Parts: sequence; structure tokens; C-alpha cells
Amino acid sequence: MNNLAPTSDSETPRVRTISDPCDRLREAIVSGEFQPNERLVEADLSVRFGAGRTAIRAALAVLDQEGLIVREPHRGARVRLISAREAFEIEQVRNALERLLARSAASRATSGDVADLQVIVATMHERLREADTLGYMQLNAQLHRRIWSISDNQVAIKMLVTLKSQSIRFQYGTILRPGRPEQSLREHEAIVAAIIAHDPDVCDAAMAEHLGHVLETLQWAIDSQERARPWSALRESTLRAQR
Amino acid sequence: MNNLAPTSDSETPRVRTISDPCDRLREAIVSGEFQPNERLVEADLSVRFGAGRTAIRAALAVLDQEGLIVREPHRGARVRLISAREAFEIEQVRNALERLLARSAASRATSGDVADLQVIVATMHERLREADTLGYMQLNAQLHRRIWSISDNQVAIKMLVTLKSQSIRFQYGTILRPGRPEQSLREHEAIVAAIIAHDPDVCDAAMAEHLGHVLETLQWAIDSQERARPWSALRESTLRAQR
DNA sequence: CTGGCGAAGATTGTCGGCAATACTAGCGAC
DNA sequence: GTCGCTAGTATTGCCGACAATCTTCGCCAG
Repeated sequence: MNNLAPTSDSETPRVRTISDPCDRLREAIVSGEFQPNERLVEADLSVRFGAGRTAIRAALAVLDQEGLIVREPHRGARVRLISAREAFEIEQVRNALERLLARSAASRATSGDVADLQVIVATMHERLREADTLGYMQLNAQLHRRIWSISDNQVAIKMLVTLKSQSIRFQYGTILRPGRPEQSLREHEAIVAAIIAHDPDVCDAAMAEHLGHVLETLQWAIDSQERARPWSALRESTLRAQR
Repeated sequence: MNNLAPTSDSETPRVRTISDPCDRLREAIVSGEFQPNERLVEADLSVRFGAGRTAIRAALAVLDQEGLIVREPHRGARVRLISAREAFEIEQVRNALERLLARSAASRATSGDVADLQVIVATMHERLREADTLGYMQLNAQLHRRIWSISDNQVAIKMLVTLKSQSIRFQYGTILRPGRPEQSLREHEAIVAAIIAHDPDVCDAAMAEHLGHVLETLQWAIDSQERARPWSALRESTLRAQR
């Protein structure tokens, strides 16, 4: 009855890889193909993507609005470096918006939605048992996206997608905290349980607690990163000055 | 000691009107100079603003990302019509973000911030006594912006500015509800009191209650608008089809 | 009179070139 | 050796023109 894939929502269309320079450049940036603060010379991108410089300029304008790059007049564009402070701001906004969507999802979830969520949670259990951290992270993101699709606020969803692409550099450190995946899974189960119970208040609280812990873990990840490489702040300012 | 103007935050720079086509076009759209669904022909805008078509295209790309216009391939750009449903989504997101900022402001407000807020509230009392509804609305927006400036989340502030420009068409009907300005002022006083008390939880709750009432009033305004002009839905679809 | 069909008009998308600006390297003076 | 100036280079911003596409209008058959 249900599909093999637990979700059929709008995932990245991988079959027909659109040659849109904007999407390709965005993908290259979020995948880390360009370093933070790296210059993005229009002519180079033009030959790289086989598009005219006009299309590249349009793509840069979009990515500037999305916050992935910064443009200075007559000085060109470069990959935006998200500071730890800004990562915190983004996570706080994400917190507020996810709570809103969780609340909406708890009110609107159908039996089909609930079944999908349960499949995802069950698969998360498997990945955790297999110590498949990467797979667990992917399912984590998938669960959140599925909750978004249950809610009915497209405005908030679009903002969350943009925020996610901005802060992707900080997403990987958060799962490395000892014991964090187990705790994360329990929190996700609480969220799903609240959706099943159609209780918006409880779901809001469960999502708030979950993302509060994510925020704490983000703090921990940044701290431990600083501890391991105390010169990183210096390196960042050096890169900022570099041309 | 304190300035004559209660706020010195980033208001719209009116002295040196930048000739940037993007800003001018945005201003023209939010001020209602262009009707919703009206076509924006690049050549016309080019002669209107005295800029080349390239600059106009860049401006359209930005405004598309901001959600003020919609662009269809080979079919051009037009002013985006925000539906009542979308206005609701926007107001819900605004609700979530303003609560976040109110919480932050309650933690961080200095004595100077508090003084500014009290001046604004006092002036709101005056405007209300004089039945100066327009002036009251402006102070209303000013108070919210001042609270934003106390908080420390630039990401959320930028989003709120963008959302405000999108939903400006629905801002005017909400103050016309009988008794609403008085209630609104009481709610604002509760918010400011919570900031003065440095109590984030109470401030969050006060802002939530305030914006919950705004949401109700928005519903009332849309309903009464529909009641007065039951053909507006038809007119909208007609405009959508129009070229 | 209505509905399909094709050509003309209008508009957008893209490309190349040119001027304006910012960065760099080299040179000379102190 | 260091600082300031200047010429040269690299890159962006802008403008015109052309191709691609969509829309509209006129025509004609039924």
C-alpha cells in the first residue's frame, strides 16, 4: 500500500539534472566545493558552467539574496562565511519556525502522514543500531521535512529551506557529541507521538525541547572546534582579508 | 538628554533618495503605485527609472527573491498578489519571529532602550487621544522596530522586514475594528512592562497574546472586506487571468 | 458565428564588447 | 628599508543587438 520510499515529497530532482547555473552554483557552494570567503569570478564560473556571464550574474544575484554569498560593488562575489554567532541566530529562527510548523502538523496530520512518520522513526532506530551516523542524519532531516509537508505554511517552509542551506557547515558537528543520537531519537519520538495524539501544545513543547538541545549541542560543537583549533578565529580573519 | 526623536534606529533614509532602481521599484510596489498582478515590462521600467534594462533585470531578480513579484520564464514579471491565506501564513511566521525577538529584548534591554520604549508608548497614548489613527499605526510599527533593535538576531530582523513589505496591503484594515486601538495599546504596554521587568517568558507570552489578537483582527478585516465586496474573489481571478 | 491556423508584433533571455573601477607590481625618493 | 606614486592588469558594471519565445490579430473553413 505505502510506497517503498517513506516520503514522496519534493526532494531534489536527481533524474533530470537541470543545467540552471543558479542551482548548480548553489549546489557547489552548499556541498563545500567552494571554500568560505573564496572569490567567485564571473568569467571563471562562466566557463565552468558553460553559461554566459549574464546568466552567472543573475545566479549571483539570487544567491546573494539567499545569503549564500556576499557581493561588494566592483569587488565581486565571494562565498559567505557564516560565523558561529550567525549560526546561533539561524538556529534560533529555525527553532521558532519549526515549532510553528510542528504545531500546525499536530492539528492536520492524516493517518497516511502518521504512517510515514512512523516508518521514518523505525528506520532511524535501525540506523542507530547499525551505528550508521550519516544515514541517521539524513533520516533526521527527512523527518523534519516530512513534518513540514504536513503543515500548511509554505512561507515558513521556504524560509527554513533557505536557512538550512546557509548553516549547513555547522550541521555536521552536532551529531558527534557522545550520546546525542540516542537522546535525539527519543526527542523525535516524543514529537511524533504528539503529532499522533493531535496535540499542538505538546508537539510545540516537544519540538522546543528538541531544538533547545540542538542549540546546546551546537554550542558544544563550536566550543570543541575552537578548543581543537584555537587559531581558527585568526584564520578566519586572515581569509577575510585575503583577496 | 534624550533625543527629540524617540528612536534613532535604521529608518528609511529619506534625505538622500538613492537612485538604485531596485529600491525605487520596491518602494513603488509597496506604496501601491503598481496594482497587484500588474505587468512589469522591462523596457517600460527602463525608461521610467532612467536605467538600462540590465539594471532593471537585476532589480526584478531581487524583488522576485523577496516575494514582491513573480516571474515566469519568457512571460515576464508582475506584481505578486498576496492571497488572504498567504497573509495568514505570513502573520503566523511574524508571530513566531516577533516572540523570539521579544524574548531576546527582554533579556538585553538597557535603560536607554527602556526610556525609548516608554517615550513611544506615551506618544501612542497622545495619538490615541487625538484619534490620530494613522499616527498611531506609524508609532505601532516604530515600537515593534525598536524592540527588534534591542534584540540581537539580525537574521530574524531581516526576515521580518521582508515579510512586512509583502503583507503591507493587509496592514491597513486591521486598525479599523472598533475598540481595537485601545486594546492594542494595552497589549503593547504589557509587552513593554515585561521588557522593563527583564522577564523573557512574560514578554514572550505578552507578544504572543498581542499577535494572536492581530491575527484574529486580520481574519475580521478579511471577512468584512469579503462581506462588503463579495465579488472580490472573482475580481482577483479575473485580474490573474488578465494580461 | 465559431473555432482552428498562421503570420506579425511584443517581450524576454542571452551574448559580445566597452567603459569604469579596484587591485597589483614596479619604480623612485627619502 | 620603507613609503608613496604610477602604469598595468584584472574584474565588474553597463549597454546595445540578436535570437527565442510567447501573445495577439487577422484569415479562412466549416
